[in-house]
Amino acid sequence: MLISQYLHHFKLCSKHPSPQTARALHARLFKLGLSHSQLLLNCLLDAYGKCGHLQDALNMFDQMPHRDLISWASFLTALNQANRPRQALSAFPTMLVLDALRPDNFVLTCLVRACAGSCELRMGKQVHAQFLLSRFNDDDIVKSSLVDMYAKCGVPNDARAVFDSISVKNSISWTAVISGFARTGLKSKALELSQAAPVRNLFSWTALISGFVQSGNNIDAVHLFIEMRREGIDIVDPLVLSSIVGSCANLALLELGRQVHANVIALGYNSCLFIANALVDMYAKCSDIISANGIFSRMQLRDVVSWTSLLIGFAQHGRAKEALALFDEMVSEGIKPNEVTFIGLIYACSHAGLVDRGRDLFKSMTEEFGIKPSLQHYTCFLDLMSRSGHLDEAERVIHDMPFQADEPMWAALLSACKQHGKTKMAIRISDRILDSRPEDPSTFILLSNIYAAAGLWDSVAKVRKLMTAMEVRKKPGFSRIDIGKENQVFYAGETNHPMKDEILVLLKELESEMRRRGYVPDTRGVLHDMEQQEKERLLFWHSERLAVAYGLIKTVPGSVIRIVKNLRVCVDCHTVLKFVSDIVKREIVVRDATRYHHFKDGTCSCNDFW
DNA sequence: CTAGGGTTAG
Repeated sequence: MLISQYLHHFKLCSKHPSPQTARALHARLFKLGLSHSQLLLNCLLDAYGKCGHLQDALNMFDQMPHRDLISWASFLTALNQANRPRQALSAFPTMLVLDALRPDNFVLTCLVRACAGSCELRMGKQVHAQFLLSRFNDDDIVKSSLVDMYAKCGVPNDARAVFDSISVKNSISWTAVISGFARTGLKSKALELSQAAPVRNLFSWTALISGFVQSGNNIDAVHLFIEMRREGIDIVDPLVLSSIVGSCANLALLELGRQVHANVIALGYNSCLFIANALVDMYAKCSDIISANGIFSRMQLRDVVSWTSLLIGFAQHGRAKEALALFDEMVSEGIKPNEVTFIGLIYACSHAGLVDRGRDLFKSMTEEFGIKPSLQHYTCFLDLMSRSGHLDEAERVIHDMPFQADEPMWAALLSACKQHGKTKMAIRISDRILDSRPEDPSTFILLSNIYAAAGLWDSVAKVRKLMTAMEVRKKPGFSRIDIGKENQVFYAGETNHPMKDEILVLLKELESEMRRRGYVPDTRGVLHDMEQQEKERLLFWHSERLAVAYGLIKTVPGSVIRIVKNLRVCVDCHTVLKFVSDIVKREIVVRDATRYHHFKDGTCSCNDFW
């Protein structure tokens, strides 16, 4: 074969990644003595990178007798594509020193992209300075990537400044700057720019919508998506769909999620990995774990994200056994778990009281899978130990870990002390927390309850004083219920709802039946200093109860009632919902701020751990 | 032969 034919092969290789062909060509190159052709070697390096065979690319790069700027650009691109931007940045000095090369526009672009990928703003500015001093300082492509870098580092105004200096703006530079404003939450600026853009194509819509999802403007993202569909934009690329499925998940909009799913099928993207993963997560977050499982089991191709999404779904829905079984299956299929997988696993063990399994998993995380535990892992692990009553071991976790324990971590330990009646330890830890100036309202409630139970009224007063001084106030709680296309939001204590009277009557009826069955209101969760009766009245108007009552009035008997809540369910509401599910023989599913509760026949899927 | 925008799990 002629060199040109090899070239053609390599190009095909890069376009349609196939590691087999790349390796075979590599071997042929050596056999035929063509391994000194710089052009072919660079091509091959590029092909390995594009096939995702990073290790082959790295080996080859290390062994190349001569490396030019093209080799460097291909090498840096391979690292960027493999999501290892820091490695790209740390390799760069070698180019200057060992290979005595000055970066060209291609290499500069790679470096900027590496800074963007690792959020290295300082380094990014240095590269920017190098670029301005170089003879390539007119290059619009480098400028485009600088726009993206500043956008990703959260400084959209700097992105804008570079954008303004681009002489010929194209759809890529417009997209980068729009996305920068959208993702930092500067909504009107982003919209303004997208109006000003000469072309509104799928990419600019995607930048806007994804940016909004990333900055938490899920509702705006949904509206924009609907507008985009109305404008008849052809969805020739599925990425916007995974974004919007994500916002359905964040908002727990099951109905819209189903519609988008139908769109996905109609557009022929249901075998796309990103989309399928997003769908698994969406159904799980909309508390329809059955459908999540269904999507997962029909997937032809699954990666670690697919497995982890479902695993965490099972864990949060209180199905620890399924989560653990999924993990075993995953490992036996040769999928390597990552740090997120272990969060889900330890969480699952923690909520099912599987101490030994959790301890083994935590150990195997480092020893078998080489993953260094983060603070979040330690928090999960501490939760497992303390919930199950291994309080000394839990406290040892805090002392032995390489992180400073934060307020939620101490609070988790403290609440377990209380649960297990370890008064002395509880007071010791409370004093410690109080000294370190807590901020979370729920911590104050916990502290005050503990001191009150021990009769330490001086300390109770101290907590109260600190609380007032810091103006600690609970966020207003609200609950949403979706009935068909209509949805209703209820706020705690709401008294001006049009159906207030009917709701009140029903709640009163339910309460007297509950009291007959032994219900006693648990007012420990009430922050305010007031009479018992007043506290009970406050609980009576908690938003989830209003939403459930409304649901009972408005829905067909026997159907599942789904509630989405912004805060965690309080102890008393949890008890109430268990009673109600039994009295009215209805399944009630509540998604709270951290997990899911399936109330049925008087019990909850969370096993009263939340 | 090498470079730029939009993507899923906690």
